[in-house]
Amino acid sequence: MASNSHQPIQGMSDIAFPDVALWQFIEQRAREIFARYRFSEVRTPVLEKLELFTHSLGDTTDVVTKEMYTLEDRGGRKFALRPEGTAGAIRYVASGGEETANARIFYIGPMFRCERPQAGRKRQFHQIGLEAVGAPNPLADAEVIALQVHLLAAWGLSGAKIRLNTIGLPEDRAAVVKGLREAIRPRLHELPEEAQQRFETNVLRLLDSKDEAVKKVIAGVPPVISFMSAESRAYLETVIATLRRLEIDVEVDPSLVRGLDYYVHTVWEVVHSGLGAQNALAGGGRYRINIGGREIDGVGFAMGVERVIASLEATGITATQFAPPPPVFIVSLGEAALNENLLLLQTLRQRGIACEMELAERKVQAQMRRANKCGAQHVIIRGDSELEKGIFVLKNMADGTQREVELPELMELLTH
RNA sequence: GUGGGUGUAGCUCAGUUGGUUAGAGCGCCAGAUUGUGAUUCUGGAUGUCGCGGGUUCAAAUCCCGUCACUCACCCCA
Repeated sequence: MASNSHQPIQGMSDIAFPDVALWQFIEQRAREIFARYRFSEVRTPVLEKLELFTHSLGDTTDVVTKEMYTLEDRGGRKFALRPEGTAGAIRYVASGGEETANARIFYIGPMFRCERPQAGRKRQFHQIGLEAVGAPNPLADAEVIALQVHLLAAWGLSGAKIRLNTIGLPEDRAAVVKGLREAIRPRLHELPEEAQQRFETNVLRLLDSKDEAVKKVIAGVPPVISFMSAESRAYLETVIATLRRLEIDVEVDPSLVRGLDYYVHTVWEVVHSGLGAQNALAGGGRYRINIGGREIDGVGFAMGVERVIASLEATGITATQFAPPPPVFIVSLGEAALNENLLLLQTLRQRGIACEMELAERKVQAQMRRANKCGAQHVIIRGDSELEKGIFVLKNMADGTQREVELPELMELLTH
């Protein structure tokens, strides 16, 4: 591989044929489902003020402190390439673009995080996300999860699982942290040094640790909900009961935590076994974001398109299955026919038929090879002799048969 | 940011303890077939061996650096 100058920068990639067909399918299905659930699209800028993210995601979170691409303009104003979509979408809602009481919006687009790339992680990655704005209501959480399950099915993805938990109300946080510390403290010496530090700085993070020693200790710790208020517990119960009524299968996982500060109550993620270490293809949750002194509540999710694709591919679905339909190819022989065929080409395209032709005078053999390569099902052969007779030779590439037809019949055959 | 693996033709990859003209398959181009693809046969072209430096009579091969890809940690979609 001659690797250098004409490659995109690290962790970013060109998405082109044939892969792009799968991307288009995924986006198109998402738009269909979102429309059915009455969400409308918002396209916010990729660049936002830096404070938008530091304030909403939390200025001590990893995403904000070490993963954002930031820049300054000539006036010294600080901006960041969006690392996620919720902050921008909610900024839009707060700007008055939507009624904040019940805005329902979705977005599709690139996000940027300057991390070391690995399986399922790019520096420019793509998310399909959705936000249902409105006061906390467990039925809204369930509705959004139901939509997400519907979308997974519309993509034809099998084997995805939903893990769900609550992180409770902000008022519960102190009690949860205290409760966890008390439960873990007797076995603190069993934890590796790094985990012991985290015990002080962010106990919640210990819950989803991959370290075996930590897992062992965590297994003996009461679930986080046991430290929460009755209100938080009831909220989770209603979400679970509603999902059950909707026949949506979720696994309640007390160890699930989220890394962004804006989450309140319900959090969940969609995992798939075909993914490797980064096994979540989507993350979701209820949040409360303060923008310009205004508190906005909502529930939403973001799905990583690259990870959705990896999951689909793990189940045997490939991009070639979504390739565009086969074109018609026009073969010319002689200058006069070439010029006439150019008109035919344009006519066919205006009638809605995808077709292409060789624009230079080349041997029939070479043109046929090209026709075969582009996947043409039908080839129209028109040389100077057909031109004189006013006919077209229509060849079926699958069985090799061909027949002479006049224009009306040609159109008839190709439009069906 | 930390650690492991990998960079040889358009693609997938061989290349033996350093040894002279660096290979294969697929693809590509051409001919067999002077107006017919795919199949078959025959022939052909293509490499700064990722990049830079070093050791050596001699480096794709050994050493150092660097860049990229990849996997994992961290964290997340």
